[in-house]
Amino acid sequence: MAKSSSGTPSRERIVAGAADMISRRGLSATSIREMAKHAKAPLGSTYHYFPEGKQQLATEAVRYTGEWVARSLRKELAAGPAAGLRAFLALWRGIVVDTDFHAGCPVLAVAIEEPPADEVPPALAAAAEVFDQWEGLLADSLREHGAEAEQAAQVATLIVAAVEGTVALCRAKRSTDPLDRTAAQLQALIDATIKH
Amino acid sequence: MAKSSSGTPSRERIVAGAADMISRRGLSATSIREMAKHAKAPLGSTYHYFPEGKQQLATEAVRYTGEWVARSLRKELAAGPAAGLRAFLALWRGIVVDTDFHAGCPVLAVAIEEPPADEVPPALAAAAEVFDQWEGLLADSLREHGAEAEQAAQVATLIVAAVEGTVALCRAKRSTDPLDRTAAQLQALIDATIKH
DNA sequence: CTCTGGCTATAACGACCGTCATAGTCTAGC
DNA sequence: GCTAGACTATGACGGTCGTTATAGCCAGAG
Repeated sequence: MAKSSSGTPSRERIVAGAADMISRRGLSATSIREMAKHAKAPLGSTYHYFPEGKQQLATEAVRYTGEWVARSLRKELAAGPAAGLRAFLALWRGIVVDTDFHAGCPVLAVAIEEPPADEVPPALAAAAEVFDQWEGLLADSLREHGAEAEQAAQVATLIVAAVEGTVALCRAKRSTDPLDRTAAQLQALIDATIKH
Repeated sequence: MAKSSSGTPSRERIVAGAADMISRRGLSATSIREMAKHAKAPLGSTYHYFPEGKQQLATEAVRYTGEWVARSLRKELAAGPAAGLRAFLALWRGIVVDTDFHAGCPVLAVAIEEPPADEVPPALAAAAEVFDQWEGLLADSLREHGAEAEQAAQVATLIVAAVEGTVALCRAKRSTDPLDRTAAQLQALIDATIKH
């Protein structure tokens, strides 16, 4: 994965590793001990770098993934919404295939963990922000290419939701066929949206 | 939830309760002890009814949910694909809203849990079958209403994936707005698919 | 050299996990 | 009444969990 510019290398290794493990097993099934071991860091270091514990680590992992995807999205959307969609799809396809259908999206994994009663954990709030960010990038690009505002927002939400769902379908079926089918339909939808 | 016709009432209560808990917290974050307590059944009973342990219980919970949704889908699809989509969306909206954004789809929750190396746990296989079943019902209905076969399959996959993803988005944002946006686009897509 | 502060090593805390074993209770059929 | 078999009650097993505490290392500043 791409390297950010701030923070101790060891600290960032932990965050990136946490994102990877959460994308495979989900948040509550991933222990801090395993995250530390996966990043070849001592357990004590995780509580040194992330004094608020697991929640803080999960929050940073979500934001890390969010920014990583947003960066790719921003770059490819310069060539238009269709190119952005292709990049978005290729990115997730790469993760699913490279891990032999073992990994998916850590943001989705965090989003579907039940929060404690009447409380919103920071990691869940971060997941919501990341989804908003991705939708915003797509919607802006659609509008810039002639789509009406509400149409753009609807299509952007559909793209993010559909891709997230499709990744899950691919993992269950151990096949990339769902990704192919979703890609074809979303591609056509974008064409129809910006042409009208 | 609807009642099936087979099995001890107590056994079914455990399965239905397990499905509910998995849809909130995910599989690995849900303990057998909690499932038993939630169904007001003794812990020993779970191992009496489900001698293969947690995996078997999870598998049955996935199939139970799959059949419950499929039943609703079959019934409403009799009035056409658009009606089926409306029912599918309303069903998930009900779950999300009734639980104050705490529950989602147990099938998705099971689908994104990492399987052990080179092995496919029965619960994951069941999730794949359930997704196939839902897609099949939708695709059949689309074809019956004039859609070409490949188009029908693509749209059916998109619907299932998009709705699953949208439910996750709603949970993260604690809002049903994503469901509204997705609904509008999918509705239009069905209209365009069966008209052409 | 000493000293400071970032980082690590190690052990422990109570709590919960999946699973199993055993003994007990209850009901249906004879 | 009695016995068989379905179900329950209880407790234990080794293991892992999140988190904290404490002591140690080791670079760089003075």
